[in-house]
Amino acid sequence: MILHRKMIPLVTSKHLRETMRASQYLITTKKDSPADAEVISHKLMLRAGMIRKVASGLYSWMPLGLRVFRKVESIVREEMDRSGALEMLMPVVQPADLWAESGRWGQFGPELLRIKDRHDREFCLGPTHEEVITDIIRNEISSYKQLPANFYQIQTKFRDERRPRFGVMRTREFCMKDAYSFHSNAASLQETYDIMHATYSTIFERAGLIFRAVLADTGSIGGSHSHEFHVLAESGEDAIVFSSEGDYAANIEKAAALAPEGAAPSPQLELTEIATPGVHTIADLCQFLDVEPAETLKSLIISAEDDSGKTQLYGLMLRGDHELNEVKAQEVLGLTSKISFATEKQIKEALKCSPGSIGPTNLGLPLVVDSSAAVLSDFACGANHDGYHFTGANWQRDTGDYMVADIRNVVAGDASPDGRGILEIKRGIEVGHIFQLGTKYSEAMNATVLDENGKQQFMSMGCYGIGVSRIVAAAIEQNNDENGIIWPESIAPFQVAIVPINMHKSDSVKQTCETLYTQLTESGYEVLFMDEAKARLGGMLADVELIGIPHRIVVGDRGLEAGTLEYRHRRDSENQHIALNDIVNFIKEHAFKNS
RNA sequence: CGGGGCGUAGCGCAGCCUGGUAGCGCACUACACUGGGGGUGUAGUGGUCGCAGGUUCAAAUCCUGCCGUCCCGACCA
Repeated sequence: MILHRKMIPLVTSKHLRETMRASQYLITTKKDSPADAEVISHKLMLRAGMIRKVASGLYSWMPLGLRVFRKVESIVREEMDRSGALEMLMPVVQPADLWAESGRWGQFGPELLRIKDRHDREFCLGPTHEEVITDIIRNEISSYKQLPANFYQIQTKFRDERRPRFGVMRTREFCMKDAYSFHSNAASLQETYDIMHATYSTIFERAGLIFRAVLADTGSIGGSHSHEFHVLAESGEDAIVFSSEGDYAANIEKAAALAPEGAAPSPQLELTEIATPGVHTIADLCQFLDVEPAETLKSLIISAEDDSGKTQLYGLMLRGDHELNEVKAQEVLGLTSKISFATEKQIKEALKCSPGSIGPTNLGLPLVVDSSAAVLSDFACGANHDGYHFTGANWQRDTGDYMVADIRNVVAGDASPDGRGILEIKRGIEVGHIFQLGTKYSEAMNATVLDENGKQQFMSMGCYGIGVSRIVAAAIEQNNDENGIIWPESIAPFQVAIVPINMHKSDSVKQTCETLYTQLTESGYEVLFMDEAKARLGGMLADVELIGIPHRIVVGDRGLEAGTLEYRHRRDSENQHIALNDIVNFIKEHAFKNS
């Protein structure tokens, strides 16, 4: 790009680009969506010309898309400011030393993009900013009197995702609002946490999203108490769980499965080994024995590093119809490192049999039994002997010592942990996450203040994230039809579109449009004027609908002869005829004004 | 990282099996007609067929390796 070296002598308004005229804008809509787009928001964002891919997980925001992005950003900024948080801006590139201090340089894994500068010093691209902010605050704040304090930024993050997907929904480079609060006591942290909870709710409401706050696992960020904010959508990557009667809502990672009441019935059958050639899965076994999955036992072998860094295998036992919850299992086993399924090779070496024939009898590994599986009796399971299974297996009589715990994912229909109704499962897109970190980072990085008694104490911390770019995609997932996007008014790139018919032939159409454009613009609306002289009606309407502009005014000679214009909301299927003199007031009554 | 698919014009695709001329639709340019829901016609622009080797007189096509990319599984705003 060449910068103009000469001063431009005089710029009159006539020469300024009128950026809301289609003829001066860049509208790059497409009929076909690129073959690699899978979810609706990705397809529509590409078709509407909002974003363009640069590489996997890296997107450019085109002028149209950026307008929406900025709207979301403004809502987030306004509400954060209103909450009392202070905006600042930290660097994307962060020194390795800080990450070494918190211990995360080693923990974070390949998601952290590590780079070296010309002096061979190590840095990373910031995936989050706990280290940087804690470093700043430990130097800047030294008294409890300066607390609580909450700082935020809206900034580009980089996470080298193993699998970027769904367009702007899961990218490697993305925009996040991240906030970090500091406190001298737990009550103060809880107070700010509650304020952030309320602030987030306001933000997502203002953005026109249907969302739910749910209990969440804290993951690699660490900390204790945590909520996620999910936009409800079929394409969501997370399963979220609701109580049918009460307020309980949680991510499935976190949702507790209540232990069944009572103990396992006494054994009735003898333990019998039977040949089960070709039976490897629960489905195979059920068909072979003609039993239900809930009468069988699913045996999983997982592999994890213990505290000394040694790889250890564990046997996890679930009812045949249940699925392992890895977060719970990791917690139950008291492991700090992530667990993974043992490979076929590991299993064969340790157990001398294949994954399809494992069972709890004489397994020789630490055993955790899910509480639903622990009340089974006379069940079918693998015999730890290739090609054989047991029937009539029973706990204690046929197994060694084991631990009983909740290690499964809840399923729809389970009793709600709050005792009110049953659980339902829906899909959600995580757009926000708030955590109470406690003193995890302040202890690691020695961030202290003096308290009332002049004693040093570690600050408590909270952190609060919102995926700004992800909100744009989530809004589309929730608001679209076969013709394209239907923007919530508060984040629409333009509120109103003016579509002329045969403007190049009709002075009255042209004049009416120009006047209307000026009036609406001066009234504070963002108006997209489809002013290209020879554009065809069909194409313009298709574009306006694809782009998702909420209010559309069509101006044609036919209407003008009767003194009317045609108005249609993006969600309507019929036109309304509005008198020419009333149209500005009509828009004022019906359209959202951005400023 | 494991499993699978795909790389041919800006986008969507055909051609590959059976080696020999690179093709279609959309978009784009020009002109004409048309003009109330992606119109019609004529004439055009645009591709080292992902990259590198190999086989062959000859490779988009066959072989090998690499790269990119997407989807499905384990992570996260």
